[in-house]
Amino acid sequence: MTGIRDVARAAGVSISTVSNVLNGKRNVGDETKERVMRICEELSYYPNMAGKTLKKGNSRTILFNFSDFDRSFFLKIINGISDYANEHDYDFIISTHKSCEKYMRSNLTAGCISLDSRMSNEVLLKAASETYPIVVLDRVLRNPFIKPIVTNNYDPMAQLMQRVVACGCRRFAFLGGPESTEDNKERYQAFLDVLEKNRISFKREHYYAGDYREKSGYRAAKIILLSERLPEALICANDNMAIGAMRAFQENGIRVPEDIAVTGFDNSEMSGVMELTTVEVPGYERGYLAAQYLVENIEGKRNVELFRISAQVKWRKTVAGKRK
Amino acid sequence: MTGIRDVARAAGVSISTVSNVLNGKRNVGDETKERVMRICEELSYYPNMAGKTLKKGNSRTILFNFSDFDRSFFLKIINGISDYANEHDYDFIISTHKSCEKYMRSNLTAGCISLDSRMSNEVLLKAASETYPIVVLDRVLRNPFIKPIVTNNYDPMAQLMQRVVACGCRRFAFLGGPESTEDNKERYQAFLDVLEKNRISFKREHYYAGDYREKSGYRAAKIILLSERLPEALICANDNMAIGAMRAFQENGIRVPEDIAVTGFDNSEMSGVMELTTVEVPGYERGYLAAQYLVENIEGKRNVELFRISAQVKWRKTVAGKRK
DNA sequence: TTGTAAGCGTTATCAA
DNA sequence: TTGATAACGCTTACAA
Repeated sequence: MTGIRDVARAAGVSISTVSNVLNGKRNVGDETKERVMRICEELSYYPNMAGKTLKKGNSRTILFNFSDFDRSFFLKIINGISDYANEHDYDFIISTHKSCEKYMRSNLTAGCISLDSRMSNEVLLKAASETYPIVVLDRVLRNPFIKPIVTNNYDPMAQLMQRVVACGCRRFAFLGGPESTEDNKERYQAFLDVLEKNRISFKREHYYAGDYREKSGYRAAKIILLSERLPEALICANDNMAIGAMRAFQENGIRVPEDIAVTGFDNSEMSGVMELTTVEVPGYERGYLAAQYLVENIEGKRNVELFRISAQVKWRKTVAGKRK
Repeated sequence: MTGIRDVARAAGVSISTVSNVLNGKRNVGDETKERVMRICEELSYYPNMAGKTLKKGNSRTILFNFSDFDRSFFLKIINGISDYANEHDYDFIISTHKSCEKYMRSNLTAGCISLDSRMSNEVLLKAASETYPIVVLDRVLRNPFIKPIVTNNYDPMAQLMQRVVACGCRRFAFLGGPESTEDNKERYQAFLDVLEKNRISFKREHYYAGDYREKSGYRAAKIILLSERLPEALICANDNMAIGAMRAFQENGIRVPEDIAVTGFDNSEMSGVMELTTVEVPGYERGYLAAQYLVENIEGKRNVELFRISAQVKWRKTVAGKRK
């Protein structure tokens, strides 16, 4: 690998001059500058990041951490972060779980955005510091150097539920996600609260546990199909599960929404195709915003207040207008 | 940031001893080892990658490069790479376009897998070397240090076409992707060849140009709908466009497959839901395989022969069994 | 078993 | 306008 000394030698100057040219310092003669540039090109020299980072003690690189490969909104988030980073002259790398800590704890990256349920609070708390801000998505974690950005799950879920109730549904089932996650809890709580407000009773036996994957929705629906009497509405904590459930219903000749109403959460690509009533959590914007806050924190504009992103109900066709 | 010297000082040993402990060298006393470990824990010391990489001149890190955020099979590929890397004790990072070259040209990464149409051949050729192997996906690039892995588009598309012909279709339209891409060319060629073999004529005016996005399929279908006589089958170069087209047909009361057969390519998540006949390109496996070849090349087992992944026809419901 | 010291590729300070 | 040199955090001969 050709290094700065090779360039210096070929150009007949010292390495500090080469460094100065490359970093746009103005204390170098035009003629020299040009020669050095030409040599760099000729030798196809590329500065070594490790050396640079080591010396400077920091870098303009954002790290994004995730590890769920089943949910396509991650690509949208990545897209948002990537755009913001590009616009603001930051580099951007992504790490899946395992390697992540290494990149947080060296100064190869200047800050991290994490949306990874497999990442422990402990690791995040340890990594965050005065010189290493972190933005966490969909997780509430209070620390002077960590900014949480969470989706407001409660309000849109309550709106959605209220309207399903207004459509005449009285017998509900709920299909939940991983019980430990904040977003699942909020969505379920909104569900319960709206029922209570409308004096509709709900027995815990009509809560079905899933894991946000389509299969778990499919399985839950199969179980629901065994009931003597189908619920009038199945409220799901995310789209994947709702779609799995719809597939099971379809296979068994149960019509949606005529026989049962179904709702999801996420506004995934597929939810559009399936005309599933759901809640839209803006992906690209979320990524962009996270990057923006991270960079501001990196650059000293400290702001770690909890930020709530609002989500919108997407009313589509899996809930019938007016029921008998 | 606490460094190796801090640990050394606290433990009352030299930095080389700390280094030896951390790297599992056996030339260090049990008592010392234990003390050092404890101190590392206490100070929550984490080795600095920049220093390490700089000194060692290499790293066990795989780089993946992509920049298309619309196609969800990327997550599957990432999943495959991630798993292989984990299993073989490699770190794994992802870079979108811009930053990529920096990571290729420092020794922060030991090799790269690229699936990015925006990445130029030139950059790849420059980065590849004896000590930096590259695996390119869906691009044919011959170089002693670059292994191309391409999908065999031709054979499965020919199979699919043959069967559509066998179903009785005679009037075809083709909806193509970006004309410059190899995969689009191959898919189209297979289409043409099967028609010719079956002595079915095809006029270029029934080729519609798209860009692999759903919208372009929707638009093309709108144009097709203006024809006096609908084609019997619309063969699309990928699923996204096929789905866009189906949506347009649906909106206009055209039934699939009764009024027109439609096929795609990719076996995207949505194609399953829409029961679209398509070709499955295995995503996870492709990523896993790419990582495997990359690591083997990194570890000196040079192999840069072109590798063809075979894809499978997924026969579903958007082509009717036997036509009038 | 442990410590000393050189050096990886940069940048920054200071002197020329 | 340029160059010599120390330092960044680490690994690795080699010496003790």
